Amino acid sequence: MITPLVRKLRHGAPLSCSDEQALANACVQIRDYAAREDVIAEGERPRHVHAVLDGFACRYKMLPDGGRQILAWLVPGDFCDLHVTILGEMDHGICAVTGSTICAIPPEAVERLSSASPTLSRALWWATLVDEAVLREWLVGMGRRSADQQVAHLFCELLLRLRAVDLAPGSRFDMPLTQAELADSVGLTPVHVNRVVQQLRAAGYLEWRGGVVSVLDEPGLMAFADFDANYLHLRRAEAA
Amino acid sequence: MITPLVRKLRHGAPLSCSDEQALANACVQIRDYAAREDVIAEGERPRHVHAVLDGFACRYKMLPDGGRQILAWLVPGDFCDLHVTILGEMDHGICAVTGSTICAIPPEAVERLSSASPTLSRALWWATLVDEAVLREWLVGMGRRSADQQVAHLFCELLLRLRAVDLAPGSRFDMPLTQAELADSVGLTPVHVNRVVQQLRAAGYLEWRGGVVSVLDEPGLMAFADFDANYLHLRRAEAA
DNA sequence: CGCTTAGTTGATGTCACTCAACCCTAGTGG
DNA sequence: CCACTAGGGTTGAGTGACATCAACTAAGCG
Repeated sequence: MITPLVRKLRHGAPLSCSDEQALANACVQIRDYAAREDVIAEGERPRHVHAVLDGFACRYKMLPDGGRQILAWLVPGDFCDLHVTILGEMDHGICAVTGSTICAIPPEAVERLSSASPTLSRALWWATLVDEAVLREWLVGMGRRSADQQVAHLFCELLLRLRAVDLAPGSRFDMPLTQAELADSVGLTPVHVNRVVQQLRAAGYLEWRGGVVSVLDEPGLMAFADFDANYLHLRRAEAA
Repeated sequence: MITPLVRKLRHGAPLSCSDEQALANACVQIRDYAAREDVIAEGERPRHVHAVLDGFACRYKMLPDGGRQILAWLVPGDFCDLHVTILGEMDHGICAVTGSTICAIPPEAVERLSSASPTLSRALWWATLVDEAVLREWLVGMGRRSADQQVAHLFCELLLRLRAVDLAPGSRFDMPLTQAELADSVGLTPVHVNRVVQQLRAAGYLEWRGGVVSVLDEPGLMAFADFDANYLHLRRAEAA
């Protein structure tokens, strides 16, 4: 059940069997969330650390005018709030975008895992540092890339991140997000996202039908988006 | 000399005298950088951890068309690359924007400090998590705020961050950045930044002359920018 | 069958970009 | 002392990318 978590963390450090076992034991509670249900609200001090096992969730902030900015997509294997205990209250919310199953880990357990295994500790910190790197790349996109490049870049990122947890066989992956949700993450309007997606389709880069994206021309899409996978820091860690 | 560092970290955790001493001892090397000199280049694996003691530096990424996106302003007290050892090579560069003095700490020393003092460890991680929170807030700005709000927001942020290290007495602070550099950080053109700044001046929110910013109407500026200081997580940690 | 949600399309508006000129100040060198 | 230069800031006119508003289609579902 927690396989995506393990699959992801293996990119960060070469986990031993006992590491993986310990991690599995720490997931005390696994729960399903409905689409659009909040996992953690802004301002909250969550009792548990959460990780996505299935479905898509997002970090987001609301604006006074009712607008929403999505700050990150959380796909299976991603942690929601690994280090809340250090910062105190959440400065943003986490929302299950689609129906999702999410597991909870007591913060003390995380603490115990980290101090017991240096590799596991390293893997966990690796995950949060990669989150930060992704945030930086998004900032580049919003600041300096055109709308079509930015959307293309996001598709590239999702492809690689999902592939990292074996969820994108043959460059196809489930895409449960609506265009409006996509828009909230790239800072565009749904209407404009729609036009951009049509361009990408017309250029032969990808198909997107019935909740499934097929990337037809991966090198082309990446070149167009100016995508450099380095920021995902995904080279698989070799065994210890 | 390393006082800004200590001042900043005190917001993250209640450092003891010995913590502060240990930190001071770890700063083996202090060096001045010229304006526009790179501290660390993208792709590099730095030998040391760096922290800004004086001047302004920035994280940045270059784009194929020669454009630049600034990802963060590093002011006195900020670390440049605390955890490079975990991620491997830098996925962005660090550049001294003004003449700056920057200290270097061997990664092993950071390791030693962290394992020796839980509070210091906590303070260091607090600093990197705040960096991430700032990044999120910038993303909100680029995605959903108007140009004038976004620039106003940045002034608010600089004010509070500099105040946190006692560098903004009476709501005035040194502003050594050019409008072009500001533009690279908010994703606008220099020309447009200029017009926006003039608006902020005309509205009576601030003055900016001769490299010094004076915030005249702090509550007004913050309201206009939709600024909520929470994301800086700056409540001063009480003594242990 | 009507209702809802997501996607699509067109017409129009506007914010920020581009290009270009000009100003001001500080620094430099004759 | 003054001409010259260079960097940063300021201003204006024209353009374009993306937003806004509004209508329409298609698919799912009671």
